Amino acid sequence: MAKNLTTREQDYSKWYNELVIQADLAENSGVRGCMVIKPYGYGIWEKMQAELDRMFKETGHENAYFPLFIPKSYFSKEASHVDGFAKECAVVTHYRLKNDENGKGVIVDPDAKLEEELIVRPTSETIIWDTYRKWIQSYRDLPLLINQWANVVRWEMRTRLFLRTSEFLWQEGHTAHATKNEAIAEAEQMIHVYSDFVENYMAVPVIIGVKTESERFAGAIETYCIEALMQDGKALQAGTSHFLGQNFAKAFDVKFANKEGKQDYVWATSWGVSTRLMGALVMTHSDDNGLVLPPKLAPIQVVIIPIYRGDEEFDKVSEVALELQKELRAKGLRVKFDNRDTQKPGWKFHQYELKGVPVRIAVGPKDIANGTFEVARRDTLKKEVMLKNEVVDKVSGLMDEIQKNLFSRALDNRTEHTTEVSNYDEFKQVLDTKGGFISAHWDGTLETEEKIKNETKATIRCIPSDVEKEEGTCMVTGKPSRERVLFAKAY
RNA sequence: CGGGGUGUAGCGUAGCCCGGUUAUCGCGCCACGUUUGGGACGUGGAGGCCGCAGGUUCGAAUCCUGCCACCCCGACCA
Repeated sequence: MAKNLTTREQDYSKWYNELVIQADLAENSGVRGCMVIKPYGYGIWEKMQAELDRMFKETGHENAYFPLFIPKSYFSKEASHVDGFAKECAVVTHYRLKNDENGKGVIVDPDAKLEEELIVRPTSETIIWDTYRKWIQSYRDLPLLINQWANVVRWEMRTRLFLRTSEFLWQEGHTAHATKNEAIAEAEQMIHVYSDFVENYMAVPVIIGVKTESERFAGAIETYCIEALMQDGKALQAGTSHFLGQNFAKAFDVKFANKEGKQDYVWATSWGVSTRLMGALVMTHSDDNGLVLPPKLAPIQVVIIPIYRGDEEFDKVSEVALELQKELRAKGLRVKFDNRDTQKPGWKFHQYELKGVPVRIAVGPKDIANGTFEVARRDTLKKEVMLKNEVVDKVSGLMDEIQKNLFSRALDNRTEHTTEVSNYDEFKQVLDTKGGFISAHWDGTLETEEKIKNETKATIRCIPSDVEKEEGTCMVTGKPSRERVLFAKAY
């Protein structure tokens, strides 16, 4: 374990890479662009999964599982979909290896070429809609509300742990509806489920909005998104929910008999969040001492560290610590008593700080004599001595307090780094000096959006949904604008 | 995929230009002892296909070719 973490000030990107590795979340593997998610990192992901899964089920969805492989022909059925993903697909062409005749190792058996190549799914719309054709005949079969937890592969040029990996874990919801309005309502509902989760569990504030045409999902009519702002002033797309219209139903011929007895194509949505959320979590809250985790997602919420000399003291301290652990667990907290004799207290303090455990409690002979505990919170790094009879209530109260503090700290950062500008010069200046979200007027054309992107690298992150519309003139062309949109440099 | 860089013990590194005894140092690891309220110290010890595969040579970590991976900059990124 390296002792020093690069600071955010020195090199934000390096800080992130080092932190993910040092906090034991994940590491690079021998496979290009693919990561190994380590137990601690996976533990956080499991917490995320559990909450999201619960929320999906509460909104009427069921889980299912579809194949990893998609026949190539399925892919070509929806034209814009193939445009969006073709360049980053891994393709299976053979099904057998054999021993190399002139030497060592194995080679691909040229005789084992597949009749039709299989695509490793970059997303599952095609295979799912091909299946839905068989499941849907009548309006009585609708709505069909399915989610799957899966891995997908997108052959990215440049990868970064969690933020962009060739293989990643995610969930993808795929729903089918009888009417357009119902499908739109579903897509909107799910983006709100995402924002609820990201804000209330991850403590990461997000802006809800819709994507511009150029940023839209391949095959979607409308893409709803949540955008978060990282500490370095760059935006991160945290989740998307798509209204797909009848595009996939038409491509895969999924029709149903409506109440009037007429055949109609079904209306679709799809929505997803991925292990990228782990990156958002790390980059939003963590500091130069390491990870900072929101209590609701921390695998360990409270760690108890014993301080002692000799076996006799250890036994006494252990007794008190175990009692405290029991009481805290009775309050529903995830508590670890780290009674390892192989590491010293100071080492443990640093270790759990690096891993972002929200609350640390130290207990030693002095505490036993005084009837106290030393309680340190990770978010503020402040220590407080608490009396034995108050510690359980106070610590469980801290969970809520830390959760709220992390959110408000992140929200303050976003507020500070959100700027309204009135002209293009100001826009460029803010982008260069301050970064963050920039709210500006845009004429709604692809050309202007493209020009801004080429000249500044900033993209339109979204057209925010929950704000009052304000008319104005485009900062670039001076043409009329119906509303402000949100620009930023993005991950 | 283009430009640049890197790959030597679990991690970080010296050596490479200019080939030649047993590959350097620190952290970590193991044993024993002393320690334990913010990353302990001493003594002893283990650990190496020098990224992989070929080639040149009496001899390769070092020179040449190919490949793989990682980092930085670009392009790409629903």
